[in-house]
Amino acid sequence: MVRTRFAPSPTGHLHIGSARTALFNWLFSRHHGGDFILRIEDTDRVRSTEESTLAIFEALKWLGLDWDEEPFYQSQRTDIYKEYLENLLNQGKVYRCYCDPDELEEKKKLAFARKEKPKYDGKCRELTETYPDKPFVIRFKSPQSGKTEVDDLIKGKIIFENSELDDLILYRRDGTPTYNFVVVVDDVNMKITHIIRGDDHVNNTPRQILLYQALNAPLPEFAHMPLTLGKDKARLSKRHGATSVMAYKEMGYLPQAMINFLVRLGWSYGDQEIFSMDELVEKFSLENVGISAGIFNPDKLLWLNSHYIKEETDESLAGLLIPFLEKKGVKVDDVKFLAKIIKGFKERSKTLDEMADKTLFYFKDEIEYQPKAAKKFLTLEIVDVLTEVINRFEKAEDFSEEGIETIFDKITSEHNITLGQLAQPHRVALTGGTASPGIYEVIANLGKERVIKRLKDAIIFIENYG
RNA sequence: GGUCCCAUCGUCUAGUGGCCUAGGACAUCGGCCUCUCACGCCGAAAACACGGGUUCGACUCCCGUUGGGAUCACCA
Repeated sequence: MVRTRFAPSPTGHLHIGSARTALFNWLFSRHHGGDFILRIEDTDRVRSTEESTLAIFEALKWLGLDWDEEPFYQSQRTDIYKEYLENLLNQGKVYRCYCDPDELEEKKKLAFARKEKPKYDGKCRELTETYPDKPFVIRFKSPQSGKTEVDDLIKGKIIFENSELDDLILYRRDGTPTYNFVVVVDDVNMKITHIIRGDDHVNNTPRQILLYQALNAPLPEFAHMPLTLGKDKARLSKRHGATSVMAYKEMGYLPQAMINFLVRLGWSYGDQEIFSMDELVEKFSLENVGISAGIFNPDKLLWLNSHYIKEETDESLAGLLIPFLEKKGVKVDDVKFLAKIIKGFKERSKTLDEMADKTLFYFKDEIEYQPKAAKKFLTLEIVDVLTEVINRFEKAEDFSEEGIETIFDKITSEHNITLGQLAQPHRVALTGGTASPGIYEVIANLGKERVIKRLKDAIIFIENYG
């Protein structure tokens, strides 16, 4: 039974890179019909917040990554860690270290200055006496010779010299356990079979393997995925723009687009670009994960988003669009109408936010003309035509797109003008600008009453300013 | 600096020794379509970091150089 886990520390929003790690774990588990466990690594009590925990849940749900069992919280598992520590204590595999942290810090700096690797010197390693009144940390008695091999599912075999590793601290002087210890204990205790995580953990892996061995626990499989970098090839961070998954939701991205983008960053399946979630579960494998780091490419995400917007139904898009419209001051009370007008914007919008902006003219009482557009198309010469259109519209019984087209056809031939010459002034009068969905569609959706009012408003505008 | 990892178009990538005159996608640039803007379609430009080997034959294997990244906490 495959069991993977996603173990974020709740110190902020869900980062794009973390989401990708979660996705790969989730896909691997689901592909193998296994479990996907969520573990909140909140041992850093000052930086961890419940708000962040909730934000992480929300982001995972938005992405469609569901987890099995209740989430685990490391802060509630101190007894378990103690138990495992006892085990090590009894075996004599750990020891108390009374070294002064400031002194250690000094030594480290010195080592760096001498261009040597800063390593704990093992001063307390063979200490036999104990000092009950002195503060201490608990260190792992790491083997000083030999090699530790990591058989990485993505990177292949990586060999470390044990002499490179120092005696890492398992418990701090305040009596709380450290990361490398709790991770191993939890992964053992939760029977995690595959540890899929970021590249930045490879150097932790030999120490963790040594801990597994000390605990006499079976070793899981390791798979280290390449990191996501920013445009300047540095680790993706805020300076590269939004890094929070939910920020993308707020900018009008669809979760399918995010998933599809994230998975293709490092994973491929021949030349295929578009994958549904079901397809991913079916096709995902670690063998097809690349080994080199990838750069976050916002343009590709945007393209994927426009693709999924086109795939979405008008009705569901309408539902998704409402919050974006409300943010812009539009109260939507007719969702049917919204779904109807959306048709014209699906192929014109790359995000929901952009779509909301474009639909705005439908909801306005007064149209504000873009100065350039008004100057070019709302001119004195067009007033006669506009007036005639109003007359025809008033008498029109068929106000469907076809009916409107018939009227426009008549006018263009009678006045010997092109459709462009007729449509553009209408577009400006009706929408305020020169770009919109098809003019018949806009007129039909707006309805006779609003169209006539806007055309009349335009004539008044021309007479005053034209 | 030590250790570890990585290296195909600007970017994501296909490529697992001959199928490569290196394929696809995004972005870019042209054209077509057209009531505008888009969409769509067609086309162009664009890469195997470098140097040695191994081999009848290297993008593919090995070594080195260069470049990039990660990590070296009583953070996770």
